[in-house]
Amino acid sequence: MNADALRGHMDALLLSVLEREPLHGYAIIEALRERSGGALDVPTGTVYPALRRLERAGLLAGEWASDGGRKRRTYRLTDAGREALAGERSAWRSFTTAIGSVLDPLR
Amino acid sequence: MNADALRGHMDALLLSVLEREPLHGYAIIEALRERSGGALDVPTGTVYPALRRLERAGLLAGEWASDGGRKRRTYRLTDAGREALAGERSAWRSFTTAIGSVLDPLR
DNA sequence: GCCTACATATAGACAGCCTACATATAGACT
DNA sequence: AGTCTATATGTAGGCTGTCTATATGTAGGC
Repeated sequence: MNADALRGHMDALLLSVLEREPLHGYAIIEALRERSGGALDVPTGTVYPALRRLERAGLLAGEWASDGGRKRRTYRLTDAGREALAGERSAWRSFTTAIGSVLDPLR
Repeated sequence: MNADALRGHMDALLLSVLEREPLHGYAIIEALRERSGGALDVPTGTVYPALRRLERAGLLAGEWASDGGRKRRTYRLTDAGREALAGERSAWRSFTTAIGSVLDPLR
């Protein structure tokens, strides 16, 4: 998976994977890998800053938790995040339609 | 259309629009707009450098022509460009499948 | 003369994804 | 006890390809 291709779609992926249940960063990376059948293997250096960015934007809310000695920061969708996700889904459909119409023109 | 979303897909768009016939930059921009039903309106500051980049990479061949006093640089796909287009199409399918499987689960 | 469409091009800003590194705990195996 | 792997978070700095803004010039309509 080319790195640049992911650009601008990371937010949608993160919001989407958090739609059903709150997860911490490491679990999000695994969820993305599983849901995509191994196609998406997003590095930590991408995910953690992105989560912070989405939290700053008010789309996610993060909270520290402890599992034994391990510290985890668990993120959940805010109401604004849920709205943003709907927008991202809509944008994704427009995007694929537009690119698809150029790449696979109707003969 | 968000600017970042296009990242990494510009090459595929340009190669694809040049698949049937050689075109010059301005005509490429119009072709993208038409084929996408108006969704893609790519600025000149994106297209011209991108065409040069693809030419440098050997995927396109450019040639100056004149229509009256107007100068045009017409680009055509090279053999390498045609191969690259096939790869871009394949990558596009993988990409949409991967993202789609995360964004629209249960299906 | 002025405006719009046609046509190409560059400089510089910006954003966000990446690599590489840094830190730390838990459990399995040797 | 030491090592390895998996778990878990995070930052610094680099890269690269988009964009905005600007520059230049022709052609044709009003």
